[in-house]
Amino acid sequence: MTAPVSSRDWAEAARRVLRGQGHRAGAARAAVIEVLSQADCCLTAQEIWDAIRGRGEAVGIASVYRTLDLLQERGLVQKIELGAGRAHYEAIRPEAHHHHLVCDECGRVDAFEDDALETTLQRVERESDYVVARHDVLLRGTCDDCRPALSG
Amino acid sequence: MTAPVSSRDWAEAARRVLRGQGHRAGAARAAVIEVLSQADCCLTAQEIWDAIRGRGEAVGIASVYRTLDLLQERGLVQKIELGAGRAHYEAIRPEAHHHHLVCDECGRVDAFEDDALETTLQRVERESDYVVARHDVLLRGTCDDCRPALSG
DNA sequence: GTCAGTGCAAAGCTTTTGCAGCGCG
DNA sequence: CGCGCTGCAAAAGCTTTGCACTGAC
Repeated sequence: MTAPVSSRDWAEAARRVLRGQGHRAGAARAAVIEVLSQADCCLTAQEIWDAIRGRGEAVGIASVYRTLDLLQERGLVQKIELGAGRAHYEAIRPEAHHHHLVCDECGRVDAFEDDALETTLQRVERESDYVVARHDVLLRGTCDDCRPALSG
Repeated sequence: MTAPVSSRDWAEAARRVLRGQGHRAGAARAAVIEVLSQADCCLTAQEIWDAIRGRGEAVGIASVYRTLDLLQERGLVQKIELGAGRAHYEAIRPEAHHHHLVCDECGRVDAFEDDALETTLQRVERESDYVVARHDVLLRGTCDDCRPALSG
């Protein structure tokens, strides 16, 4: 539940980038940035919207999507498709690059990071015919909470 | 465009598995299996539907989705979310395990395989708290067709 | 004062579901 | 000849878009 040290930094960087490109800071946009900066892991648009309303503010879901699009275009936010029919979004913090584990049973999502994996991916990307801008690794299976329920 | 040698094998295996579980072989189901078995890489439900109609048959899109669900539950087909708002599906052939490169510019999808990457992933999966059933690696960027257009 | 940002509601898409009829085994 | 499979059409989400109004700068 505790946000990483860089939470504030990301929010400020995001605001700086947008302002630097002539964008104004409306209430909806500010709220989305705030929620994303404090999130541990990826959130759906719906979850972001709920979090904003939980803070006592009322914004339109459309503005949440518009802000997410804007942040994604600027490379500040990553859109992740976990396969449940709705996209997840999370702040991009290069110093906290990670990937995701998804539980097929309960939908739980956990993050993991692995330096050797990154190194291997970098080589694969270099050897490909693409100029690779980013990558996602998704591991799907059963989390430790759901495993006992299945076997017993 | 040429289907791999194992094309026929996969289709037959799929039919055998379904029949073995008491499923019947209707026209729609047979057509989906046929198209998937001949596909080089992942296809959307829409593309599968178009391919079937291109073969002169007329099936309902709902049956395409129902067949894909069924095959996925049986571990015969993998559903892949490439982030374009619609899912892609492809036959699972263990001997041809691979991952995907997606071009942000034109949407082109290419496959790649890398043994070292698989080895690394297996270790990461083992070290995780999940029982990992499968994994997806998605590299996003610009393909070699689109790169020249961007720089020049 | 301007015009980007916002909220609401309607539209758009993919995917799912209900249901009556067909046809495989 | 029963019940699973199918097609059609409607429904269900998630996401996007149109439009008039608000408010940031």
